Amino acid sequence: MYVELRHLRTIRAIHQAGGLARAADMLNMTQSALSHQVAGLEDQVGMELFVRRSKPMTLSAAGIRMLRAAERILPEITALEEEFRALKSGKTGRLHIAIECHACFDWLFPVLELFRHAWPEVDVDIRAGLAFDALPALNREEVDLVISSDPVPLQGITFNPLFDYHPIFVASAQNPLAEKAMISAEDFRDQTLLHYPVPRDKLDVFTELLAPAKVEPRAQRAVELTAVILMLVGSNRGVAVLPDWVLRDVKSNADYITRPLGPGVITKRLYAATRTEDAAKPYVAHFLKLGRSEPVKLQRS
Amino acid sequence: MYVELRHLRTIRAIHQAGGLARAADMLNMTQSALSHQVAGLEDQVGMELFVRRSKPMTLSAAGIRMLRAAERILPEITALEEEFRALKSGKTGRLHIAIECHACFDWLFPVLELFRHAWPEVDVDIRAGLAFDALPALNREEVDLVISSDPVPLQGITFNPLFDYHPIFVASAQNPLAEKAMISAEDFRDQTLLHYPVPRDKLDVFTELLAPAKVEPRAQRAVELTAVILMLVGSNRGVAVLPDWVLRDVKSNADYITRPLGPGVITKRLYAATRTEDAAKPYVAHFLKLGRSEPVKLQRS
DNA sequence: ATCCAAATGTGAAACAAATTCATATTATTC
DNA sequence: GAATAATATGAATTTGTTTCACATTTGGAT
Repeated sequence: MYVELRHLRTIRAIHQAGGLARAADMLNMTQSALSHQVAGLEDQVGMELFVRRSKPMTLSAAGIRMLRAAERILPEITALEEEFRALKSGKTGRLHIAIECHACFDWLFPVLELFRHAWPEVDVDIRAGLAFDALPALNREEVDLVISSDPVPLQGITFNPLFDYHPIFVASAQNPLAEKAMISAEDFRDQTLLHYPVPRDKLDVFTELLAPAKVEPRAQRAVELTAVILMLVGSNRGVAVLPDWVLRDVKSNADYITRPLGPGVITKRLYAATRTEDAAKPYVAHFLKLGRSEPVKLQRS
Repeated sequence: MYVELRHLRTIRAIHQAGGLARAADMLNMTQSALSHQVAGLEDQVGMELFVRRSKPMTLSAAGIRMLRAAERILPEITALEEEFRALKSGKTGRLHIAIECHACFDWLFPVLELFRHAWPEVDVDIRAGLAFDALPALNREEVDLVISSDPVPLQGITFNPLFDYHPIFVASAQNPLAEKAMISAEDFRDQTLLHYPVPRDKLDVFTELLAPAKVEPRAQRAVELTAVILMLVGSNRGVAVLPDWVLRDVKSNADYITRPLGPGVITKRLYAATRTEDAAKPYVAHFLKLGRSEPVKLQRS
């Protein structure tokens, strides 16, 4: 047996129209076509769906059962079509975000909070799991946006700049380095460096400072959460380098000192990588706009 | 946009099979056919449902939405098909019963109670509304079985005999007619006759006794419920003629007397009229069997 | 009854759509 | 960078729908 939606629409139309001829009008086809179709369906089902002893024809017991099914199923199809109309018009969509940068939670949450209210129909999610190779996932459309600080020229991927930040040194006020106005690579030799549990080439301290100077810190420790890193720094169990926006609270705290890295000023830029086609979508564009303006406000406050 | 079930099945199959080629196998068609179909669907929907940058192809965000819809809708179709398989095998069906005879509630309820347990999948109902022309409704398939005591030869309708009964006279023990061993038409001349609110030709007293004898009772009163008729009879506000099975409780009650009608013994037969094709259906056959045996047990008890 | 009008059914032809075949193109893997 | 696996494409074919023209059936009116 092979029921098709066409059949359900027919059953419903004949019931509503109260007859085959009117139903044919309703469905924009000839009465004959409908007659053939009904005959075909009844043949498939192996039983009569309509009573022909009366004219106009009416549903039989079996036909009424199929009508019930049609009345359950057809609205779902309508809903599906509605959903796709919305998808196409750009009012709805998906924005699954992967972050390569741990500290980004800090500004991403407030941004998403704003976004969520503006685009309630867009399915938002943060995927922390695939922090490593997020860009391929972007290509496979497993994810729609990747927050990253090192753009790679890649076919079909656009790196939309968000904002600049400075990696800042943070240590306990008890730490001898508190004496220095600026921290250089050499200063790390006898420090314990706290950092996020990601490969070195994703950590600003290494890529921007230690690797070029070929300096190794005395010890390292990988810590998952920003709050825990700050706690450990506070009790002088290590030092860290974090983006400036993370340290806004700490700057006014006497337990901590923050210092620029040197000799040169290190400036990094954060990007939101998207598929090139997606960047034009209204909700993606809006997210990018929020991602450019909101974190800057946070940095200042 | 015109989504068809075929499309939903395809989306689901490609997802399950993890690729177009395997899905084609699963659906018993060539890989090429599926490729064309997907292309057609994407054209209809106006957006890409799959990611081709990776091989095997996988669902895009929009494709995942359609998959969700498919997973809602396709089971409903399966359920519909399952329901019709059951309908065809005769395990399920509809048995809407019309009764021309008011007093039939008395034995019909116990019978339906038994039936309901034996055929839980059959949709049972009693339609009291169209007591008048129930036979045309049978033909129009508005109803599937009519309980009637006068068979009419009718195209496509079979009258299946159920059981015989005798219309019995019932009156108050206070009524003068209590003296008589048998009641004849003449005895009604100075009585108030209580009967159901239906046309005369559906009432045994008239068709079998009073009409042939051209006798009119002194007064008549139409009463809906059997229990009310018996109450009125008990308080000697009238007399009635009811089928024997209704009077089984009253026979042992000193307030009432029951008497045969005369001069000849009046025997009537109850029938269950069905569409000829339906009589062979297993559940209808079972109902008829119950309708032949159970009321007889009731009459005896 | 008998006829009329309305409603539905039927068969052949026209039309539209889906499927296949053969082959090209495009990813992925080693 | 072959070799392989997966998908795409175009023309031909097959399958399924729709139309047209007319037959049949039913319900109601005379």
